[in-house]
Amino acid sequence: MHTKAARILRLSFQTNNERMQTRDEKKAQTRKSLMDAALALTGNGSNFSSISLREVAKNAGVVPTSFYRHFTDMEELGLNIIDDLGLMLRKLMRTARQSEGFFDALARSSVEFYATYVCSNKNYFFFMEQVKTGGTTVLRKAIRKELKYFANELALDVRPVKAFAEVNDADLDILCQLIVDTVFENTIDLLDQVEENPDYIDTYTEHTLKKLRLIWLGATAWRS
Amino acid sequence: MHTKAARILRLSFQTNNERMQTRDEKKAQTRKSLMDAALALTGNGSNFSSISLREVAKNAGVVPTSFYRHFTDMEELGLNIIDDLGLMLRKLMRTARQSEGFFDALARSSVEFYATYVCSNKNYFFFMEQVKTGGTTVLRKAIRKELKYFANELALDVRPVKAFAEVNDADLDILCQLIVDTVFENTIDLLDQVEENPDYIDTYTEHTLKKLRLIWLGATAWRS
DNA sequence: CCCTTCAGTCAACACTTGTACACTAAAATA
DNA sequence: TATTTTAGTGTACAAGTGTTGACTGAAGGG
Repeated sequence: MHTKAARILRLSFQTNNERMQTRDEKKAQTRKSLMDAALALTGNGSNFSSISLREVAKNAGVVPTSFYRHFTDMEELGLNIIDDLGLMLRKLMRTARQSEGFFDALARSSVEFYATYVCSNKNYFFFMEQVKTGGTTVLRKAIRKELKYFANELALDVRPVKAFAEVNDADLDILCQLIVDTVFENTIDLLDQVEENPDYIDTYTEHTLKKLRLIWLGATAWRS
Repeated sequence: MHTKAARILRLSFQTNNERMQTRDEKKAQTRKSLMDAALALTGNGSNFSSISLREVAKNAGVVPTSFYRHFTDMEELGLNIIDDLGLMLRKLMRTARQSEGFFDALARSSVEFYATYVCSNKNYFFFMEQVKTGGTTVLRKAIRKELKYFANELALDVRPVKAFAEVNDADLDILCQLIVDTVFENTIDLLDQVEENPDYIDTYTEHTLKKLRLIWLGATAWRS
């Protein structure tokens, strides 16, 4: 039962089994466990910069020293989470663009979609809000790079709009930065308040929508 | 030399001396040392939620157990810092109002003033930005209460403006919240970047000014 | 003047922390 | 099949953590 054929047979059996995994798969899975553990802890009230390697390892169901097989540092783990976050945001962005571009942001359904998205990925957004102002210099910069990317894409989409013919490129960048900031700014509010009062999602939607429309209104009247 | 007269004499001598202090004064001084130490640490790259009671005590030049004579907790210390911060912000607000109300915010000199103020109170603003999204629930709420107060005062000042006759009270509140958020939002950017590039203060001023004017423009066109 | 009060000290405790090192067992490779 | 590679384990240690309790000495009050 130790021939090559036997091994292949065993593998094909394990496919149906709950636990079939190549070495790399298993490793990737543990790695994800570690990142999820860190996210869960931050989402649970702890600050990322104050949670310990050991805590993360324990929550991932792994011995502390195993941590080093995946990350050298808590900071490196943080950077990897930010990478994932970036992927998430890009996906979110793509979805938003699909229908009719970013202008949908001015539609209630879009902001509602964003709010729902945030609430169903709470840990990631908690992490993001936290690290954006409270992480290491390195982490802070990484987060802001992502947000800047977001703003840049928005600018690309918005540039051809007739209403903004009078707005030069530099000003358009600032405008888009303002929009992105406004959306993300009160996300922590949403996360905090929605825990005790689920209806807050509507309040958030309403308020954010008004702010965006206000900015939009100002932008259409703007002359560079 | 132990008569009452002698004591009074000694006191009067010590008045000229560097170290004359009643018991309460001395206590208040140590208390301030502790708070300053915490602020210095947060301003120096550490996150408030990850600095230890012992670190703070050491930096204040005091033994760890002394900490408890002043605060029960790091969180209580944090709350006291927030109180101070609140005082600072109110003073800042009063100065801003002195000249001609909040509308000066639309003048370059005002934003410049704010930026300078932030830079000369870096530790406080670092603390604030950090705790606003990363502190305990209690601390977060305390900070946001201060910001809300700020926004409310702004609304009071702005209400009588003719251009906003068409904006109802609820919308005006949201508008003011947007303005306050916009000013504070990029403060961490300013703090970070100004360290390596002192000229960034101008960039910040320029950008913030544009955002405020854009919002203003939108507000004047707004119909509730 | 003595006596109380109390901010700050000192020593000690039970933990938690990050990290080094040698180990194991199973997967990958040849 | 025999050999190498390696994710995860277990043990250990020095350093740092929050908090305790008993102590000290000087300021303040009667």
